Amino acid sequence: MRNRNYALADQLLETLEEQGHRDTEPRRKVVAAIARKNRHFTAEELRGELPGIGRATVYRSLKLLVQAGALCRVMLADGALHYQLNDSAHQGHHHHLLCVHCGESEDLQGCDIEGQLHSVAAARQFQITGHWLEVYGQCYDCAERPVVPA
Amino acid sequence: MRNRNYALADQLLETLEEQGHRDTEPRRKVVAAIARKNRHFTAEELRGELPGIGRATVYRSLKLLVQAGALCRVMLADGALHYQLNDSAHQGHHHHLLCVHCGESEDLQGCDIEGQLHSVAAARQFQITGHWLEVYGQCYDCAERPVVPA
DNA sequence: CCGGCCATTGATACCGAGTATCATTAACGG
DNA sequence: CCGTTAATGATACTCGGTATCAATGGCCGG
Repeated sequence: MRNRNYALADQLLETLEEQGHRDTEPRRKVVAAIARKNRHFTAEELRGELPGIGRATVYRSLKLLVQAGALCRVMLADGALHYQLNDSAHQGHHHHLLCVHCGESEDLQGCDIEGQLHSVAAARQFQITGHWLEVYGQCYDCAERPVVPA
Repeated sequence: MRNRNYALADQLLETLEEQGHRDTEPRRKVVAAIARKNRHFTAEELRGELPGIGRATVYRSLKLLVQAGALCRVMLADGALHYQLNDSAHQGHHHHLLCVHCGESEDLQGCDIEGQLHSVAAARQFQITGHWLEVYGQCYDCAERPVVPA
């Protein structure tokens, strides 16, 4: 696990370097903290794990990683904005099935929303250029193990 | 137009009263300002039009109206959160086609996203309870009248 | 019509998520 | 090793929103 995290952190740093960004100490620490995450997280949560690193630096790093496609921003059901590591397989446009119980998120790709939207929009002569979709619900585990009334 | 706005404002107030909320002077002013809007707007924009009314009051009123279903929150392509009056016809769950040029928004109802999502999610044993969707693009007018290179 | 209860107000302060500024530091290419 | 230039971090600011709390005023019952 630790190895995987190190590898992931290195991979993220590499991604940034490929975009022409420098390999700095603070950046390494931010990236390492992100690589340790196995769930989506908020900016402040991350910052809390990085005392001694400037607020701006944390936010700047998040921004760069989002731009690079390594992180994506997910909107939770309550409106809170979280960040989530992108599976290296799903770097492109995709959506999430977010479990409101455990916070797990599954990537959704086999869904032709684009196509459906286009046909609906065509009838109104509206040209779609993009969309934003989040799906909320319960994952298999949480549905099987419902909250037991104490 | 003025009549329609007055009527709309009264209707909004009535909606709030039905939910057990009082008919107060500040509330009337907030609601009147909202009724004057023909586009989505931000909380701060609204507040700017209501000098002398407390910040908290404006935000509280917005919240109540959203809860009552009279307003909905729309997320713009740039991530900015706006509020939009709900057509009395579309009070329920619906989505928007948002024109990134002129800011117009059209309601989308004839779209079976729910159904499609359910079938995709079923395969993964994920139980969908809700979703959030915004669609961005160009409305007919803006597509016809593209930005002319000066 | 009046009095009181209690919702509402608005000032203030706080929070989270960012961004702008800017002097200082440090990466890295030559 | 040195200079350019990106990056840092402190500070302050914005925007959207909530918590607190004393003061006000709507409204209902008598």
